[in-house]
Amino acid sequence: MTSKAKAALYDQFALVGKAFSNGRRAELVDVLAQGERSVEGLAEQISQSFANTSQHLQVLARSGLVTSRRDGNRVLYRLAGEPVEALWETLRGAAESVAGVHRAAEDYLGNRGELELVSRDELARRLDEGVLVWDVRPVAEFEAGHVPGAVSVPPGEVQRRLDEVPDGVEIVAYCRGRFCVFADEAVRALAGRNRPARRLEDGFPEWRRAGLPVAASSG
Amino acid sequence: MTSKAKAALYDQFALVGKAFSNGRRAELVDVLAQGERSVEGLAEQISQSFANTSQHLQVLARSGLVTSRRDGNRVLYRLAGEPVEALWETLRGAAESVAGVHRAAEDYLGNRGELELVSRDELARRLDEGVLVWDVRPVAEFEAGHVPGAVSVPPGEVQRRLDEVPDGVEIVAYCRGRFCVFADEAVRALAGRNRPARRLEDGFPEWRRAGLPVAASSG
DNA sequence: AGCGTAATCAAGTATTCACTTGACTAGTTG
DNA sequence: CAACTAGTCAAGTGAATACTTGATTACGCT
Repeated sequence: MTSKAKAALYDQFALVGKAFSNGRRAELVDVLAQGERSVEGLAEQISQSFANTSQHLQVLARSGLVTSRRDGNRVLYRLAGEPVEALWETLRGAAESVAGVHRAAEDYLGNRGELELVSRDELARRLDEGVLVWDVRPVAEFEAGHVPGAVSVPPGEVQRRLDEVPDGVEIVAYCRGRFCVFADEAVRALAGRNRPARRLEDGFPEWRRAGLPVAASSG
Repeated sequence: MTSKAKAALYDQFALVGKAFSNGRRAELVDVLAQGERSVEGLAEQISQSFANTSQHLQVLARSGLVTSRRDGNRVLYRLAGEPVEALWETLRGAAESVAGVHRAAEDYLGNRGELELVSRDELARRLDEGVLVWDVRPVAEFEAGHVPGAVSVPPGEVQRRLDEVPDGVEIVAYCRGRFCVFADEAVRALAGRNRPARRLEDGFPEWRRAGLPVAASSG
């Protein structure tokens, strides 16, 4: 009996692991770490069908990692709490020490050697000192919460908005997290026009989790 | 192209999740968190066949969570590093906030309401003040590392050794971690004989990870 | 060399998983 | 009420998983 109960306990732990055992579900968690989203928005972000996305979300819900609520016509999903955010952060951290992640990250992100980083603390100190902060995430994520004073520059609009940056102002770009390309692309594009641009270490969820100030602009 | 590379990156993260997606592998990680072990020892601990255990270990190795080395005739496995220990700890923590774990834990561990805990700090302070520390794990795990001054009382021997405890000495028991039954059983058995017994919060890996002193006695 | 032990490999099977397609349900709007 | 939108459910298919059994390999001992 005891040995069965022991196995059952570890099976419960494994249920949490299972939730992260699929790449699409990992993507979902990463997007949900930015804030609450509808099924439709999530499906688009992870380039999957509606039905498939819904099913993945239900797997996550069954394992207790996400919760959902109805808002009129749509169903909004969100991460279940702080421990889940912490787990996702730790998991990515552990994955970094694994060979395959380095290769996959390099293929996706390119060489980041020349990208300069700004620490959260430095950015927090300089927020009201005329630094220009670009939030390079989809609008929905910006609206769910962002660094105070940041302007929303969705990934597709970076090129179009390079010229609106006044001379002599430093730009700090951020997006979803350490493995998010959008901020890299923005910094490279700005650097190509000789703008002093750096990238925030990690991304918005880490900023929020660090207890730093957050602004919201949803409707 | 980029979208494929993105999927590939998240697939790499999922590979780490996949390693934890099976109850037997979770058990293996939990045992390995105590220290290096042979395949044989691990197979026995998780009550699985030799071949199956070996295969699970190779899954863990492929995902980078464990490494192995040959020692003469046997192959010894160990966790790949600090980030992996941190991940396992965080995963269990997150799992605690999930409904199923509570039920499974209760079925396995019973009602822990009356079990008193000792914090790591308190035990560390009192180590040389005549407190008796019982390490209630299999001998192999004790030998791989234990709290200084602790005596090894393997799970099966608890009953036999209840009487060797001198009167008026407080006993602190510990085993693998928060979800390990052995220490609970020892404390209950000691309490049944009116010995002042408490349980260390969590277990040995958490003690080691907290940077507290560790003794080893292997040969 | 020959034997024993520790571990891995290979092949087979029942189960689970990821994704698709098409039907269905819950709310909202005209 | 019908028409529409957002989401879920159900069934099916090919691929991956977990475990078994029976070789096969690697090392140590005599």
